[in-house]
Amino acid sequence: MRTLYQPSRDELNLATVLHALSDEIRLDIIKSLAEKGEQYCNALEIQAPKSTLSHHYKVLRESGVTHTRLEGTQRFVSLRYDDLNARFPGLLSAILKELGVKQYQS
Amino acid sequence: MRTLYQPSRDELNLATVLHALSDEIRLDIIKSLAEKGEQYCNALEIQAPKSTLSHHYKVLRESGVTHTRLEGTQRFVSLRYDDLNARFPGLLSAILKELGVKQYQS
DNA sequence: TCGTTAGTTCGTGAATTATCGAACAATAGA
DNA sequence: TCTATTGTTCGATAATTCACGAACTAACGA
Repeated sequence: MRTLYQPSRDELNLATVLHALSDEIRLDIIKSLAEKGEQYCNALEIQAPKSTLSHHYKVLRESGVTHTRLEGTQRFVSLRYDDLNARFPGLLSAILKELGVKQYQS
Repeated sequence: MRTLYQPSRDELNLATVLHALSDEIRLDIIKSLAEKGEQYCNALEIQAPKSTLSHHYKVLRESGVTHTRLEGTQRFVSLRYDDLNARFPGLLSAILKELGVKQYQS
């Protein structure tokens, strides 16, 4: 894929974001990203086939929960913490707290 | 139905709750409940066939987002504000804010 | 007891989502 | 240029979810 669709801050939709976050695997990804900061996909060590992971990364990216940056053969993924916090104040913090994330790593 | 399944506070699961909240119709219901307080189903005036609404009420109830109380032929539905706030502090407030709810009505 | 009201359940079809192997594309390095 | 690495896309299947008419259940009031 050449261009990655990523919605702007204004385009973030609550139902879409909540849906993206309503899956255990995707919550695992979010937790890792919050704890480790920006990572390339493989570094997250989520236990699942890569095509399955790719699907979940896509759902997260297209909902606007994560940002993906291309660098070489890798895709660096990060939480759109500021955008989410601006658009839905308190939402992400509440979720990270439940996931047991002590300190958000930018 | 004789007994309504409603999870206890401890049983609330983040992914399940987020999924229940990731639908526009159900967000409408939540908004109405937050603004008007406990209501019987019909009073919410959500535009959809009753069997469809019944489905959405069930999803909300079984996820633990709402509580249902039987009284005569009516089912009074309310937001489990305290339980949600205890289990996932800040989550519901963030969502109600995005829905444009000024003042939560208990 | 007979309507009426309120809401569930059933059954079915449509739509969406999830899973994952296999083939593919792009880049980096030897 | 060959190869290894990273991750996407395709395609097929399974599972879940949604939608909604029709039939049903329970309680209330006349």
